[in-house]
Amino acid sequence: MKKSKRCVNVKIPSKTKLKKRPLLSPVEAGGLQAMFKVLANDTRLRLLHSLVRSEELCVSELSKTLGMKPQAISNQLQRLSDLRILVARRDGNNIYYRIVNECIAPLLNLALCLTEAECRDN
Amino acid sequence: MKKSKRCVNVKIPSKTKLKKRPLLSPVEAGGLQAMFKVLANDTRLRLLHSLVRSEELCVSELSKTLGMKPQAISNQLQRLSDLRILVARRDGNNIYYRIVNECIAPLLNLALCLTEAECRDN
DNA sequence: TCATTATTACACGAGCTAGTGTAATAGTGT
DNA sequence: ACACTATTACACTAGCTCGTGTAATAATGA
Repeated sequence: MKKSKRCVNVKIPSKTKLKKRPLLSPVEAGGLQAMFKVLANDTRLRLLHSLVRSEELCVSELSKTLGMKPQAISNQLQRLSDLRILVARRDGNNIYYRIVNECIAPLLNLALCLTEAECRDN
Repeated sequence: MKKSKRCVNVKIPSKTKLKKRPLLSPVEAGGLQAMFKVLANDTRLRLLHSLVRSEELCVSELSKTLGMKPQAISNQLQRLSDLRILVARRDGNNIYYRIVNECIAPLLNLALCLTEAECRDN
Protein backbone atom coordinates (compact mmCIF):
# COMPACT_ATOMS: atom_id res chain seq x y z
CA MET A 1 0.00 0.00 0.00
CA LYS A 2 2.20 2.76 -1.25
CA LYS A 3 -0.53 5.29 -1.74
CA SER A 4 -0.55 8.99 -0.85
CA LYS A 5 3.18 9.29 -0.87
CA ARG A 6 3.74 12.98 -1.35
CA CYS A 7 0.23 13.90 -0.37
CA VAL A 8 -0.03 12.45 3.06
CA ASN A 9 -1.59 15.01 5.30
CA VAL A 10 -4.88 14.95 3.47
CA LYS A 11 -6.89 13.63 6.37
CA ILE A 12 -10.37 13.70 5.01
CA PRO A 13 -12.62 10.94 6.29
CA SER A 14 -14.03 11.00 2.83
CA LYS A 15 -16.37 8.13 2.37
CA THR A 16 -17.66 8.13 5.89
CA LYS A 17 -19.27 11.52 5.61
CA LEU A 18 -20.52 11.18 2.09
CA LYS A 19 -22.01 7.80 2.81
CA LYS A 20 -24.12 8.94 5.69
CA ARG A 21 -25.20 12.09 3.99
CA PRO A 22 -28.63 12.09 2.36
CA LEU A 23 -28.63 12.15 -1.40
CA LEU A 24 -27.63 15.44 -2.91
CA SER A 25 -30.64 17.46 -3.90
CA PRO A 26 -30.59 19.04 -7.34
CA VAL A 27 -30.00 22.37 -5.63
CA GLU A 28 -27.05 21.16 -3.57
CA ALA A 29 -25.64 19.48 -6.64
CA GLY A 30 -26.06 22.72 -8.51
CA GLY A 31 -23.94 24.54 -5.98
CA LEU A 32 -21.18 22.00 -6.24
CA GLN A 33 -21.42 22.01 -9.98
CA ALA A 34 -20.81 25.73 -10.08
CA MET A 35 -17.70 25.32 -7.95
CA PHE A 36 -16.28 22.56 -10.12
CA LYS A 37 -17.16 24.33 -13.35
CA VAL A 38 -14.82 27.11 -12.38
CA LEU A 39 -11.98 24.65 -12.11
CA ALA A 40 -12.92 22.66 -15.17
CA ASN A 41 -10.89 24.76 -17.54
CA ASP A 42 -7.29 24.76 -18.53
CA THR A 43 -6.88 28.52 -18.72
CA ARG A 44 -8.66 29.27 -15.47
CA LEU A 45 -6.63 26.65 -13.64
CA ARG A 46 -3.40 28.25 -14.75
CA LEU A 47 -4.67 31.73 -13.93
CA LEU A 48 -5.72 30.64 -10.50
CA HIS A 49 -2.47 28.88 -9.83
CA SER A 50 -0.54 31.95 -10.93
CA LEU A 51 -2.55 34.01 -8.50
CA VAL A 52 -2.06 31.53 -5.67
CA ARG A 53 1.67 31.83 -6.26
CA SER A 54 1.89 35.58 -6.65
CA GLU A 55 -1.05 36.89 -4.64
CA GLU A 56 -1.76 39.70 -7.08
CA LEU A 57 -1.16 40.10 -10.82
CA CYS A 58 -2.47 42.32 -13.60
CA VAL A 59 -3.92 41.31 -16.94
CA SER A 60 -0.83 41.95 -18.99
CA GLU A 61 1.42 40.03 -16.61
CA LEU A 62 -0.93 37.07 -16.71
CA SER A 63 -1.22 37.41 -20.45
CA LYS A 64 2.54 37.09 -20.83
CA THR A 65 2.81 34.31 -18.31
CA LEU A 66 0.22 32.13 -19.97
CA GLY A 67 1.15 33.14 -23.49
CA MET A 68 -2.37 34.17 -24.36
CA LYS A 69 -4.03 37.33 -25.66
CA PRO A 70 -5.10 39.90 -23.09
CA GLN A 71 -8.70 39.65 -24.19
CA ALA A 72 -8.84 35.96 -23.49
CA ILE A 73 -7.26 36.51 -20.08
CA SER A 74 -9.58 39.38 -19.29
CA ASN A 75 -12.58 37.28 -20.26
CA GLN A 76 -11.71 34.63 -17.74
CA LEU A 77 -10.66 37.05 -15.02
CA GLN A 78 -13.98 38.75 -15.32
CA ARG A 79 -15.88 35.52 -15.20
CA LEU A 80 -13.99 34.63 -12.06
CA SER A 81 -14.76 38.04 -10.60
CA ASP A 82 -18.44 37.68 -11.36
CA LEU A 83 -18.38 34.45 -9.39
CA ARG A 84 -16.69 36.16 -6.44
CA ILE A 85 -13.59 34.09 -6.88
CA LEU A 86 -11.40 37.12 -7.58
CA VAL A 87 -11.44 40.81 -6.85
CA ALA A 88 -9.91 43.56 -8.94
CA ARG A 89 -8.00 46.66 -7.94
CA ARG A 90 -6.92 49.40 -10.31
CA ASP A 91 -3.47 50.93 -10.06
CA GLY A 92 -2.91 53.44 -12.83
CA ASN A 93 -3.34 51.75 -16.15
CA ASN A 94 -3.16 48.30 -14.67
CA ILE A 95 -5.85 46.27 -13.02
CA TYR A 96 -4.66 43.78 -10.46
CA TYR A 97 -6.56 40.66 -9.57
CA ARG A 98 -6.31 38.45 -6.53
CA ILE A 99 -8.13 35.44 -5.14
CA VAL A 100 -10.68 35.95 -2.40
CA ASN A 101 -12.54 32.67 -2.47
CA GLU A 102 -10.99 30.26 -0.02
CA CYS A 103 -12.31 27.13 -1.66
CA ILE A 104 -10.09 27.37 -4.68
CA ALA A 105 -6.66 26.68 -3.25
CA PRO A 106 -7.59 23.64 -1.18
CA LEU A 107 -9.51 22.06 -4.01
CA LEU A 108 -6.75 22.74 -6.47
CA ASN A 109 -4.22 21.33 -4.10
CA LEU A 110 -6.12 18.17 -3.31
CA ALA A 111 -6.89 17.51 -6.95
CA LEU A 112 -3.26 17.95 -7.84
CA CYS A 113 -2.18 15.53 -5.14
CA LEU A 114 -4.72 12.97 -6.21
CA THR A 115 -3.96 13.13 -9.89
CA GLU A 116 -0.26 12.96 -9.24
CA ALA A 117 -0.74 9.95 -7.02
CA GLU A 118 -1.73 8.14 -10.20
CA CYS A 119 -5.35 8.27 -9.40
CA ARG A 120 -6.33 6.15 -12.32
CA ASP A 121 -3.80 3.42 -12.85
CA ASN A 122 -3.32 1.30 -9.71
CA MET B 1 -13.20 32.79 13.22
CA LYS B 2 -15.92 30.20 13.10
CA LYS B 3 -14.72 28.54 9.98
CA SER B 4 -14.62 24.83 9.13
CA LYS B 5 -17.15 23.93 11.75
CA ARG B 6 -18.36 20.58 10.56
CA CYS B 7 -15.41 20.04 8.28
CA VAL B 8 -12.56 20.30 10.63
CA ASN B 9 -10.21 17.51 9.91
CA VAL B 10 -9.35 18.80 6.47
CA LYS B 11 -5.70 19.32 7.13
CA ILE B 12 -4.36 20.30 3.77
CA PRO B 13 -1.44 22.72 3.85
CA SER B 14 -3.01 24.09 0.75
CA LYS B 15 -1.31 27.30 -0.16
CA THR B 16 2.11 26.26 0.94
CA LYS B 17 2.44 23.54 -1.61
CA LEU B 18 0.78 25.33 -4.45
CA LYS B 19 2.85 28.41 -3.87
CA LYS B 20 6.17 26.68 -4.18
CA ARG B 21 5.11 24.63 -7.11
CA PRO B 22 6.18 25.82 -10.57
CA LEU B 23 3.41 27.15 -12.73
CA LEU B 24 1.12 24.51 -14.10
CA SER B 25 2.03 23.56 -17.63
CA PRO B 26 -0.79 23.37 -20.14
CA VAL B 27 -0.49 19.59 -19.96
CA GLU B 28 -0.71 19.43 -16.18
CA ALA B 29 -3.60 21.84 -16.28
CA GLY B 30 -5.25 19.65 -18.87
CA GLY B 31 -5.10 16.68 -16.55
CA LEU B 32 -6.69 18.60 -13.74
CA GLN B 33 -9.26 20.02 -16.07
CA ALA B 34 -10.37 16.54 -17.08
CA MET B 35 -10.80 15.60 -13.43
CA PHE B 36 -12.87 18.67 -12.62
CA LYS B 37 -14.96 18.40 -15.78
CA VAL B 38 -16.28 15.09 -14.54
CA LEU B 39 -17.54 16.75 -11.39
CA ALA B 40 -18.80 19.87 -13.10
CA ASN B 41 -22.23 18.51 -13.73
CA ASP B 42 -25.35 18.27 -11.68
CA THR B 43 -26.42 14.83 -12.87
CA ARG B 44 -23.00 13.24 -12.60
CA LEU B 45 -22.54 14.61 -9.09
CA ARG B 46 -25.77 13.03 -7.96
CA LEU B 47 -24.95 9.77 -9.69
CA LEU B 48 -21.56 9.65 -8.08
CA HIS B 49 -22.91 10.49 -4.68
CA SER B 50 -25.53 7.76 -5.01
CA LEU B 51 -22.79 5.32 -5.84
CA VAL B 52 -20.63 6.45 -2.94
CA ARG B 53 -23.57 5.80 -0.66
CA SER B 54 -24.65 2.47 -2.09
CA GLU B 55 -21.47 1.01 -3.57
CA GLU B 56 -23.27 -0.53 -6.53
CA LEU B 57 -26.47 0.38 -8.37
CA CYS B 58 -28.05 -0.39 -11.71
CA VAL B 59 -29.35 1.99 -14.33
CA SER B 60 -33.01 1.66 -13.46
CA GLU B 61 -32.40 2.18 -9.77
CA LEU B 62 -30.39 5.29 -10.46
CA SER B 63 -32.99 6.41 -12.94
CA LYS B 64 -35.70 6.23 -10.31
CA THR B 65 -33.54 7.79 -7.64
CA LEU B 66 -32.67 10.82 -9.72
CA GLY B 67 -36.02 11.06 -11.43
CA MET B 68 -34.52 11.02 -14.88
CA LYS B 69 -34.94 8.86 -17.98
CA PRO B 70 -32.83 5.71 -18.20
CA GLN B 71 -31.21 6.94 -21.41
CA ALA B 72 -29.95 10.07 -19.77
CA ILE B 73 -28.59 8.09 -16.86
CA SER B 74 -26.99 5.54 -19.14
CA ASN B 75 -25.35 8.31 -21.14
CA GLN B 76 -23.61 9.66 -18.08
CA LEU B 77 -22.74 6.28 -16.64
CA GLN B 78 -21.07 5.37 -19.85
CA ARG B 79 -19.15 8.60 -20.02
CA LEU B 80 -17.96 7.95 -16.51
CA SER B 81 -16.98 4.42 -17.47
CA ASP B 82 -15.03 5.64 -20.47
CA LEU B 83 -13.07 7.85 -18.12
CA ARG B 84 -12.34 4.93 -15.82
CA ILE B 85 -14.34 6.47 -13.03
CA LEU B 86 -16.83 3.61 -12.94
CA VAL B 87 -16.92 -0.04 -13.91
CA ALA B 88 -19.94 -2.04 -14.97
CA ARG B 89 -21.03 -5.56 -14.13
CA ARG B 90 -23.95 -7.36 -15.66
CA ASP B 91 -26.33 -9.42 -13.53
CA GLY B 92 -29.18 -10.79 -15.59
CA ASN B 93 -31.03 -7.96 -17.20
CA ASN B 94 -29.45 -5.36 -15.01
CA ILE B 95 -26.10 -3.68 -15.30
CA TYR B 96 -24.57 -2.53 -12.08
CA TYR B 97 -22.10 0.29 -11.81
CA ARG B 98 -19.63 1.16 -9.10
CA ILE B 99 -16.91 3.68 -8.54
CA VAL B 100 -13.32 2.62 -9.02
CA ASN B 101 -11.56 5.97 -9.22
CA GLU B 102 -10.38 7.00 -5.79
CA CYS B 103 -10.14 10.68 -6.53
CA ILE B 104 -13.85 11.22 -6.73
CA ALA B 105 -14.97 10.73 -3.17
CA PRO B 106 -12.29 12.90 -1.52
CA LEU B 107 -12.82 15.73 -3.96
CA LEU B 108 -16.56 15.55 -3.62
CA ASN B 109 -16.27 15.52 0.12
CA LEU B 110 -13.88 18.43 0.34
CA ALA B 111 -15.91 20.52 -2.07
CA LEU B 112 -19.05 19.83 -0.10
CA CYS B 113 -17.38 20.85 3.13
CA LEU B 114 -16.03 24.01 1.61
CA THR B 115 -19.26 25.09 0.00
CA GLU B 116 -21.22 24.37 3.14
CA ALA B 117 -18.80 26.39 5.21
CA GLU B 118 -20.16 29.37 3.33
CA CYS B 119 -17.25 29.52 1.05
CA ARG B 120 -18.37 32.72 -0.58
CA ASP B 121 -19.95 34.99 1.95
CA ASN B 122 -17.72 35.21 5.02
C1' DT C 1 -5.55 68.03 -26.47
C1' DC C 2 -3.25 64.16 -28.38
C1' DA C 3 -0.78 59.91 -28.51
C1' DT C 4 0.03 55.77 -26.06
C1' DT C 5 -0.80 51.90 -23.11
C1' DA C 6 -3.89 48.78 -20.49
C1' DT C 7 -8.12 46.81 -20.12
C1' DT C 8 -12.77 45.91 -21.24
C1' DA C 9 -17.21 45.57 -24.21
C1' DC C 10 -19.33 43.28 -27.76
C1' DA C 11 -20.57 40.33 -31.53
C1' DC C 12 -19.31 36.25 -33.78
C1' DG C 13 -18.44 31.31 -34.52
C1' DA C 14 -16.48 26.61 -33.93
C1' DG C 15 -16.93 23.07 -30.77
C1' DC C 16 -18.67 20.58 -27.03
C1' DT C 17 -22.61 19.00 -23.76
C1' DA C 18 -26.49 16.71 -22.22
C1' DG C 19 -30.97 15.48 -22.79
C1' DT C 20 -34.76 13.46 -26.13
C1' DG C 21 -36.89 10.03 -29.11
C1' DT C 22 -36.51 5.99 -31.75
C1' DA C 23 -34.54 1.76 -32.64
C1' DA C 24 -31.49 -1.97 -31.65
C1' DT C 25 -29.41 -5.39 -28.42
C1' DA C 26 -29.24 -8.68 -24.55
C1' DG C 27 -31.16 -11.41 -21.02
C1' DT C 28 -35.34 -13.85 -18.74
C1' DG C 29 -39.23 -16.86 -18.49
C1' DT C 30 -42.89 -19.48 -20.84
C1' DA D 1 -39.91 -18.96 -30.82
C1' DC D 2 -42.21 -15.25 -28.36
C1' DA D 3 -43.21 -11.60 -25.23
C1' DC D 4 -41.19 -8.75 -21.87
C1' DT D 5 -37.75 -5.96 -19.36
C1' DA D 6 -33.31 -3.54 -19.01
C1' DT D 7 -29.92 -1.16 -21.22
C1' DT D 8 -27.54 0.81 -24.96
C1' DA D 9 -26.77 2.90 -29.79
C1' DC D 10 -27.63 6.61 -32.62
C1' DA D 11 -29.06 10.85 -34.65
C1' DC D 12 -30.65 15.20 -33.48
C1' DT D 13 -30.74 19.73 -31.24
C1' DA D 14 -30.86 23.67 -27.88
C1' DG D 15 -27.66 25.82 -25.17
C1' DC D 16 -23.33 26.95 -23.37
C1' DT D 17 -18.08 27.90 -23.69
C1' DC D 18 -14.07 30.13 -24.96
C1' DG D 19 -11.14 32.28 -27.95
C1' DT D 20 -10.92 35.99 -31.83
C1' DG D 21 -11.21 40.58 -33.83
C1' DT D 22 -12.78 45.15 -33.62
C1' DA D 23 -14.02 49.00 -31.12
C1' DA D 24 -14.69 51.48 -26.90
C1' DT D 25 -13.07 53.16 -22.28
C1' DA D 26 -9.72 54.76 -18.84
C1' DA D 27 -5.38 56.42 -17.16
C1' DT D 28 -0.79 58.54 -18.21
C1' DG D 29 2.45 61.82 -19.94
C1' DA D 30 3.96 65.42 -23.19
